Amino acid sequence: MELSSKSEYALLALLQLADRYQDDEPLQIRQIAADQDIPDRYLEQLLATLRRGGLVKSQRGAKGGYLLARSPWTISLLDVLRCLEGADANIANDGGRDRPLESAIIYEIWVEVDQAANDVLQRYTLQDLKDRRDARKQLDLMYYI
Amino acid sequence: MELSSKSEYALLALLQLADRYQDDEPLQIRQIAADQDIPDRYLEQLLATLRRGGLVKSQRGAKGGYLLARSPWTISLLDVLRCLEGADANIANDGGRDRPLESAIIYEIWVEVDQAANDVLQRYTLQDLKDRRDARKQLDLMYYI
DNA sequence: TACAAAACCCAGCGGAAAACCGGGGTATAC
DNA sequence: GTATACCCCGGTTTTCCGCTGGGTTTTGTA
Repeated sequence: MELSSKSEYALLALLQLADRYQDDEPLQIRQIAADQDIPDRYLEQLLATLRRGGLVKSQRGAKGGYLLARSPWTISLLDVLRCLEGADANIANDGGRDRPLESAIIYEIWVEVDQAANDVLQRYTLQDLKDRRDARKQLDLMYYI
Repeated sequence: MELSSKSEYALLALLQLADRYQDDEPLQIRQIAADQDIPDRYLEQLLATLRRGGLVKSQRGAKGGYLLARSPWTISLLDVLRCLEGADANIANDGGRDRPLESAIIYEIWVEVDQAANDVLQRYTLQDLKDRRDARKQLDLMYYI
């Protein structure tokens, strides 16, 4: 499983949005892009996709920006990936029919493979990422002292 | 996890080679390419890679061709994929160092994800594919009657 | 009401990787 | 010694990913 820039960018952005989930002041694309070092026009597209996917909501106009649409506990990494990577239409429109038997077998295995991958991705939420990061941050601090 | 044409072609070819593993008559590229409907010059490259990876051995000259280098029970799908997909140098040369903390966390999750995927791939051997296909073939036959 | 700040939408471009030839060389069975 | 196959290596095509630009619409604020 490849970690695309797209996915990484989106996760970084969502993580930052998760950080200020309680106070609902929106966060601007520019701001996130600058903080996370992501090309802003590209990030714009990603956030648009996430919005259409219902993971994020936006406020237009001055003082606008983006907010997480639901709580960080309810957004799994699988949700994010599915939203980004083309709603995995690959599996949807091609259920593995009309293949020679050998290919069908191989295809089945692959279904099993990314089932396994998805299981892992489903276990982690944005909150989990946040917690893990904060724990790590504390640890690094302790070593520093 | 994406199933590339490369991987599928290779697995189809190996499966066919596995079919005649006991009688060690080599099988020609042309033959395999025709049977499995694979571009032959491309398949040639793949078989060369598999040979360098020790999964397959070749016999040059007239009446030459390819044979499986070891028994179908000892070749896992992971072996095949690792051989093809560039010896996963991606993880090798970049151990995840020097990332901002957030990226490092995400990276860790991804390691876990493709660990899960690899576990599945390691569980299946060429023989497993063969068995599964044969079983399916029998089943289809029964329904037909 | 004007203006500025933001999201929105769409379209395209550039480079890299994947998929796919082609040509000439080399070993080997007959 | 010749036909048959693999071998090597480079080039081409096609596809996709990351990224950029131009112009529109919405909204807060002076």
